[in-house]
Amino acid sequence: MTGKFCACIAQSMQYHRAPATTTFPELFELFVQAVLPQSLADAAYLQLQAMGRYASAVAGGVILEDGDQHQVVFVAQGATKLVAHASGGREQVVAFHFEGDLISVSSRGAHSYTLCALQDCELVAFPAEDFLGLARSEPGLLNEVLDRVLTSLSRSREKLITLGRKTAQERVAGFLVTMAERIGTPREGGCLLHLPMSRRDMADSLGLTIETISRQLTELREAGLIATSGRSDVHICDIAALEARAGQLAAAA
Amino acid sequence: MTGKFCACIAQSMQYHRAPATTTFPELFELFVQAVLPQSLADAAYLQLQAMGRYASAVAGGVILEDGDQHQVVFVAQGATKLVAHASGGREQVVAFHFEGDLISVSSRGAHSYTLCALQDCELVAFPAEDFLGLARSEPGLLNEVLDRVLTSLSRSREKLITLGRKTAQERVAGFLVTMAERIGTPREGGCLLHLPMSRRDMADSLGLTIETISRQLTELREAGLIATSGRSDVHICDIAALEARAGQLAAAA
DNA sequence: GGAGTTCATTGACCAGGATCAATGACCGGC
DNA sequence: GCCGGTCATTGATCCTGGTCAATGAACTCC
Repeated sequence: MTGKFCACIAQSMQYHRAPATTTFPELFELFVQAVLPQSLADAAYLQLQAMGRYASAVAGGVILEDGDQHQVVFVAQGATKLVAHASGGREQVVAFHFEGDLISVSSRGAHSYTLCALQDCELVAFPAEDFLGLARSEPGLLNEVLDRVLTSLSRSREKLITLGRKTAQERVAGFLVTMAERIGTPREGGCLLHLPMSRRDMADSLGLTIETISRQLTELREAGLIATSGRSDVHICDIAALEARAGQLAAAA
Repeated sequence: MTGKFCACIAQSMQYHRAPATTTFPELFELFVQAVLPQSLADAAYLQLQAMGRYASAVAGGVILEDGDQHQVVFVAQGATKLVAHASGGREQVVAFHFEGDLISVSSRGAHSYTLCALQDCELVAFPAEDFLGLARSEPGLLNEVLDRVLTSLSRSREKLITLGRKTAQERVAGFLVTMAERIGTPREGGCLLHLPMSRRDMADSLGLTIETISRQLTELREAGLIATSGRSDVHICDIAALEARAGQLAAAA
């Protein structure tokens, strides 16, 4: 699962995209390519096209809030965070999403959630009930959805280990490794990372403070494992060493 | 210290289970009642019956390990924990399961998982591929599975908030509230709770140490919110107050 | 390209929970 | 019922990461 990155994933990172001149059919086509099974019946395809709505959000904007109709959202372009709100203004980023991801926020718990855009985003949104209703009669689609939800569950559980049992250094190193796998670009034996999220987002994702994030990044930089440039560019020089710090630091025994 | 509160909880709790004389058909029937949709075709029913295997585990025993064939497991009786292993012997309990729950462990991450019995368990296990393959042609079943996976995802995300942003007191109070909802018995305006897990399991679930769990329980007891008896019986006297402590303690501002 | 604002870094200090250590309760086996 | 091991509780101390505060870098807007 770790080790050899990106080659397949990286849609060469363009820094700050052109204004959204994309049309709905173009976005929908991206959705079709990324999500729909080959086998899908034409009728279902048309139904999906009819129920899908184009949506866009500027960086920092809210895409979905707690009271909203339950939606299934496809990220055609951009990046988002799913934030849970605890009392006292505390926030926990529960997941990040990037191009090609399918998001379903089913809030059955005691906390409220908000889906926010990290960058300018282009999205296709479906009313969840209609979407799943259709999927119910299209096993191929339902299966694809199940698979993606299982991936989300798996990611969420990996995050539980991080938040429950890892040190600040392990969390930050692990975060960089995960991001490298998801949105990194191979470069000179290392990996180039353009992080779409702020230090605060990282902190809220890792259960730390921005100060601790900053200190840990400094430490990794001084250890020669990463190099930084500006606020959001990170060059990972030694991925193996970073992976070691992500899980083994306190291993010793 | 604990002694004086014992009076609150009479010895009304039955200490457990008759030996497992249950037959596979009986267990399978429980599975059918709990999981299968009404609409399921007879053929599918028979196929499920054929692929399901009876399994049992004694308290503390391992049900599934990392290297095992990927299974879907139905808990007919007993309780289980799903544990993730981090380096240095650190463990994180990722989920608890009780009677009627359906478990799917799809480990796509960097850590290994073990499914363990907390009590003597009776289970029905299906090879995941066969099960999902059948479900693919039975939308009703696939939909039920999706629904349960979404519930797992939701629980996992609620847990992320707990581990990322809550204090020890909030975690323990929240844990008791959640357990009360899942396995509590209403009693005298409060709720009686027989916890099948040890302090260590609670600690590994909440990202704390057993000492901290113990101190927090003591504090809640001294505040009159709970009464304890023995190692595993807890009487929740004031659920509302406990809920308040679960989320609002640091609210103030 | 300079001013202003937001965001990140660094430092000093503090506290919540971990760790280490000892005692005590619970429960299972005879 | 007593004995032994395991598990839970309590106390003393330590340390990681949080908090508060100040400086500095980076991006935005004209």
